[in-house]
Amino acid sequence: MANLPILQFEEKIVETVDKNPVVVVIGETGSGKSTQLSQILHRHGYTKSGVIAVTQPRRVAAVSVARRVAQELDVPLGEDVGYAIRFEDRTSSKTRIKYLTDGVLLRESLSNPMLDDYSVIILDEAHERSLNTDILLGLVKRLVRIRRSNFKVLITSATLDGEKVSEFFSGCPVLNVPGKLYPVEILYSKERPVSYIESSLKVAIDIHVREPEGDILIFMTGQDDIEKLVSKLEEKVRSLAEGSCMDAIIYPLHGSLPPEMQVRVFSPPPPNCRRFIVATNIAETSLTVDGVVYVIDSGYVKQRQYNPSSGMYSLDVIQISKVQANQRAGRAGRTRPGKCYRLYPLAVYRDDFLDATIPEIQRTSLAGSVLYLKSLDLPDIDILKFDFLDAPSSESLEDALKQLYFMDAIDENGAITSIGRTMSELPLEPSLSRTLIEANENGCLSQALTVVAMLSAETTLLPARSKPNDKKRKHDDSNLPDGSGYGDHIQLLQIFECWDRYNYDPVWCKENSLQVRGMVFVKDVRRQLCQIMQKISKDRLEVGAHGRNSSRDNYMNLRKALCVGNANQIAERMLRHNGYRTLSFASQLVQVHPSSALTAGNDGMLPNYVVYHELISTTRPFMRNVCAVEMSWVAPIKRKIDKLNVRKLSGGPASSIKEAEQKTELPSKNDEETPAATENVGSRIEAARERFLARKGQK
DNA sequence: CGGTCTCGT
Repeated sequence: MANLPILQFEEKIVETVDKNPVVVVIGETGSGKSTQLSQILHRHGYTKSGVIAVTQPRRVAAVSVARRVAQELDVPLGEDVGYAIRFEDRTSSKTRIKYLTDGVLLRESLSNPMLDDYSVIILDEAHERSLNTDILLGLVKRLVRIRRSNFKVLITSATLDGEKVSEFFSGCPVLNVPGKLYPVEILYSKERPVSYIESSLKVAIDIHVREPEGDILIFMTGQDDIEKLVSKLEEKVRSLAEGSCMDAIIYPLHGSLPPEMQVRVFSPPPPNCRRFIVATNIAETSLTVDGVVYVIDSGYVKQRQYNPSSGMYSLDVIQISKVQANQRAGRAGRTRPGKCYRLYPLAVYRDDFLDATIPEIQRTSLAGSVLYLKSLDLPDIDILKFDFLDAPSSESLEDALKQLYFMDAIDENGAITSIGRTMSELPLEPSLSRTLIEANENGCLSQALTVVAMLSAETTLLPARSKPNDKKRKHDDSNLPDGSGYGDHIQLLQIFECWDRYNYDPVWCKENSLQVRGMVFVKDVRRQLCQIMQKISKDRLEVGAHGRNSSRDNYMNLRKALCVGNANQIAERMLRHNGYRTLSFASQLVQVHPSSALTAGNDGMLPNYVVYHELISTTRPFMRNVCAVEMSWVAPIKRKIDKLNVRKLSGGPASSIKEAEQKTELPSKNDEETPAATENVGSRIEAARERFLARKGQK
C-alpha cells in the first residue's frame, strides 16, 4: 500500500477537491484509485458531513474493494467501511465509506433524489460506460448545481478521454495518476488471418516453444470458438516431442462456465508448466489472471445490439475499439514486462478501430431508464433533452416512450401515470413490472412473481439441454413440465413450482440440467419482489410459490396479465402458415424460436396471437419466450396502437423532438467516436461483421 | 428446428 503511486499525489488531490465541486481522476491499472481516493478524502475530513460513496460497475468489485479498505483501516467490514449490492447490504449507521454498485445508487436516488446522505460521490471505472454510470453522470451533474457547497463529485477512470468528461462538467480539472503496469511490447500481424482460430493456435504454439516461461491469454469471441481452440491446442501440445519444452495446461474461460471451473485459473500452476487461458472478454476487465505474460488478441468481440426502430436485438461479432485493444494488451504487463500479439496490422488498429467502445446507452432499449428519469419528477428535466455524456438517438428515446405508453406507464402527453410510478419501484424491465401490477389486480400475483423472476434470470436458466452429439429431441429424457401448450412463460412457472415442491433441492436442478446458480438467483429475485409488492400494496398478498395443482388450470388470468404487460410485444399469426407478424412499430415477419415450448393445435397451427419477451435476430428473426394470448385481449391494445401520436408523447409540441434531433446530429470532434444515429452504428457494425465473416473463412 | 459477449436493480 505504501508504494501506491496515487499516495504521492495526496496533497494535490485534496487541494483540487477542496477548490472544485467536480474532479476527474485518470488513473491506470495499479494506481490504487479504487482503494485510496476514499481513504484520502476520509483522512481530510470529508466524512464529517456525510458518507463517501464509491460506485462500481460490478458486484464482486464493490465487495472486494470494500474488504480491502476495511483491512487497511483495520476496522470490521460493515461498520466504518461497508458495501451495498443487490440482496446484500453490509452497512450500518457507523458507515463512513460505502462501496456500492452503480445500480444500487440509482435505486437509492429514487427514495432520496438529493442523495444528501453523501458528502462525496466517486464514480469509479467510468470509462466502462455502463448504462447506469452514464445515467448517474447526468444525475450528479444536476446535483452539483443544486446542492452546491456541501457536495463533491469525483469521476475516476482508466483510459477515458479526460477532456471530454471535463467539458461535460464545465471544464473541471483533470488529474493524472500513473499506474503500475510493466511495459508491453506490441507485435502486429502483416495481414488479417484467414482463420483467427488457426492463427491463434500457431502463435500460441510458437510462444510455447520459443519464449521463456509465462502464461498465455488468448481472446476469442465466444464459447464455440473457445472450445474449438482448446481442443486443437490440446492435440498440438500432446504431439510436441516430450522434453522439448515445458508442460502445458489449457483452460477455457467464459461466463457460462460453472463457477468452480472459472476459479481454476486463480490457483497457481504446477512448477515448470505453462498455462494457456482461452477466454472471452470476461478476462478483459471482470477477471484478472495472475502470471499472464503473453496476450494474443484476435481484435474481435461479440456484442449485443438493439435496433429501436424494429425492437429487435442482434448478437454480432464486431471489431474491438482501441481502448479495448489496449486493455487487452495491458493484461500482459501485470507481473513483469510482457508481449501482446495482435492478429491484425497496425493500419487496421490505427484506421479501422473506433477510439472507444460504443457506450451501452446507445446499444440497448431505454424503456427502463426513461421510466426511471420520468419517476424522478424533475421539473427542469425534459427526457429528450436530458444531459447525457453521449446522447442516445432520438429514435431510441421515442421507442422507449412508445413502449411506456403502451404499458400505461405514461399518458398520451408523456406524463408518468400512477401505474408508471409503481412500476419504477420494481427492479425489473418495464414489461415485467407492468405484468406484476396487472396480475395483482387479477388475483394471480404469486404465479406472476415466479414467471417474472424466471425471466429476470434470462438464459442462466435453460442451458443447452442436449450434448453436441446427442440427437435426441428437446424433452425426450426430461421430466420437466411442458407449459401445457401455452408456451414458455407457463413452462417457466411450472418448472419453478416443481423445484418448490422438491424444497429447492440443488440436486434436483442438476438432474434436470438447470443451472443451480440461476435458480437460486430466481429465488432471491422472487423474494425481493414479494417484499416490494407487500410494501406497495395495503392488503396482505398471497405470494406463496406453491402451484395450485389444479390439473385443468388454463392460466387465464396470468396470460391476460402477460398480455397487458407485453402490450408492445404482441405478434399475430399469418393466415396460412406458422410465421407471425409483429404489431406496433413497423410490422415484421418473425418466427417462434425453435427452443420454445409453445405447441400447435390439432390442425398443426400455432395460436393466432402470442406475446413475446424478446425479439432476437440470429439466422433469422425469432421471438424468444412466447405465450399464447386471446384475440379479445389484444383488440383494445390494437386500438391504442392505431391512435398513437409520438409527437405528443415526447412532451407536447413537435419542436422538442426536432431540437433533440438537432442536438444529437451536431458534428463532434471525432465522428467515429460519438455516433449520432443508431443507423450509423448499425451500418458500421454490419460492415465490420461482413469483414469478419469473410476472414473467418471456413465457418 | 437453433445457438448465448459481458454486466446490473
